[in-house]
Amino acid sequence: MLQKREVKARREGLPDLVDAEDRPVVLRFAPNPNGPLSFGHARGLVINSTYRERYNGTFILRFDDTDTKVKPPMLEAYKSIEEETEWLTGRKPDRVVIASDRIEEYYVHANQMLEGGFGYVCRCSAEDFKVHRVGKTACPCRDQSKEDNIVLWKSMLKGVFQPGDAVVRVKTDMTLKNPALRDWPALRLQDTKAHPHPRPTIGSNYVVWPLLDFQSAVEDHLQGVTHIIRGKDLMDSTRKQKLLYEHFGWTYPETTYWGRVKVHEWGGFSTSQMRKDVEAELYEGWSDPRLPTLQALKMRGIDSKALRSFWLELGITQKDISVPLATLYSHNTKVVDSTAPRLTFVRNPISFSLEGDTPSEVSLPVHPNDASMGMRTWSLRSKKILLEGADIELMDLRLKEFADVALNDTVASMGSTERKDKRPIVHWLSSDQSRESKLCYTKDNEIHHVNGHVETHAYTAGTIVQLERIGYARVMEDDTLLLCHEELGEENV
RNA sequence: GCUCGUAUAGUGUAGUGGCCCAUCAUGAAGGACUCUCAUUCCUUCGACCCGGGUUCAAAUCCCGGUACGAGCACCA
Repeated sequence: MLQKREVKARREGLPDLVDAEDRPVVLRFAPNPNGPLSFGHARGLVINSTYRERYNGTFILRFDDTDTKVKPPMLEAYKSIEEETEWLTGRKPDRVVIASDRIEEYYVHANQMLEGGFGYVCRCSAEDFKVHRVGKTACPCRDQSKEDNIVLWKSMLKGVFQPGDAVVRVKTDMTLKNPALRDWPALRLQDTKAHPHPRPTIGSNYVVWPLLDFQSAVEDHLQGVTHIIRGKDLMDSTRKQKLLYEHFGWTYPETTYWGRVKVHEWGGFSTSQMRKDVEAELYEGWSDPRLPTLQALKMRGIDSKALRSFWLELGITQKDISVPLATLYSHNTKVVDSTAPRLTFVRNPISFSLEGDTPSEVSLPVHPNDASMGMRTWSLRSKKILLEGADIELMDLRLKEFADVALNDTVASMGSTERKDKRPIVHWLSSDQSRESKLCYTKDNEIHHVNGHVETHAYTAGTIVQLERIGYARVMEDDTLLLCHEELGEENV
């Protein structure tokens, strides 16, 4: 009774993997390096690498770079994907596999398939074959002898055929209920003279290339992958691959799927489209804060821990979901707040002269809840202070951590340094201790900025600070600030 | 068209026949604390797609419907 109650308690984290206790667990994440990783890729990285940690297994990063024309790989992406993987998962993958390095291996298996009589070289056009697939009929090539298939295969390798003239198919069953599974294509020809592979060691070396379903299936077996967790758009892929595994007499990995995710603010996004836009210079590179790439999120000050807990919270349901960025931001706030030093930024600053009995300096805590982060000390020698344009309509203010003032024209008369009434508290700057700066933020897919003064500081690029009364921001390479959670209301701009 | 899959509060999510007039988070509203519109804490709001069936008992199993999504590429 008591035990059953425990079973039904809310499950924390991901569900256990099926059949994972008595054998080493091998997982993989296999992106196409046709661009840097984006928000959606993070799911595969987070889920798979989290299971690696739980089962002390092996995590493989595999580059599925077998298409040189439709979604051609991007040379720089190999390196950036490895970096992004390490950033997000906290360590290097246990193994890195590049499909384009393993073409010969795939040829060996293609050859076995033809020798074994469960594959054939099909010379039908795509359109002609479609008729057979829909009509559940065998195409003329299906019944060729093994010998004929081997001869044709060798011709394919020699470059006798043009792309589209020949393809290697896996023999399944043309009467299968699911049309997607009927004699599916395993390898095809690519014109790598016109579309060379971007990796110099590969270039135009091969004309015969495996398709995803074949390459991935063979490679999963060769790498000893035990569990595949991937999007449900690949469900039919699994079914195709299982048919191939049966031919080879292999055991297919345990497979789990997740549904499609959209972000309210972004809608859908594809790497190919982003690549076009970046190359057309619609964006300032792949880390442009408007893009949903991991680089951009990092640039926006989203911590990798926040991204991890975000994806773990969504879990691996097969539901198609749409989440607001606010959810990600709330995770990020939890991660970032306790270590973000407080900093003052005054937007549209208006200068006032302090009058009255002013001290020569004032000290403020770096973090209100963590005294160990120390104090920041501002000189008040010039007696010039800056207040935010939006605040000065209020005549009686309290300068945060300092003193009451009454505003009159360009003069701020000192009042009590003790807090005596409920007058509004505003952030402010001593002009001795500030410099001009810019606060950038994204809104409606545009980058906006507000001019202002920032408290002088020595934080290096990449530091996440909290601008008091504004929000979290990242110190940028050019010394401006970028708002992390993009929620500046109209009235503040 | 064929095939496959999913359906729990605004958004996500837990729940695999009794513990469920349903979990947790987020969101919204209110409040406490606070020399930040931050953080933290408290309160409140709000859901099992519809219709049948099986069963003593259904969010949970079965059937049908509906909605949404995916695959049927010589893309990944």
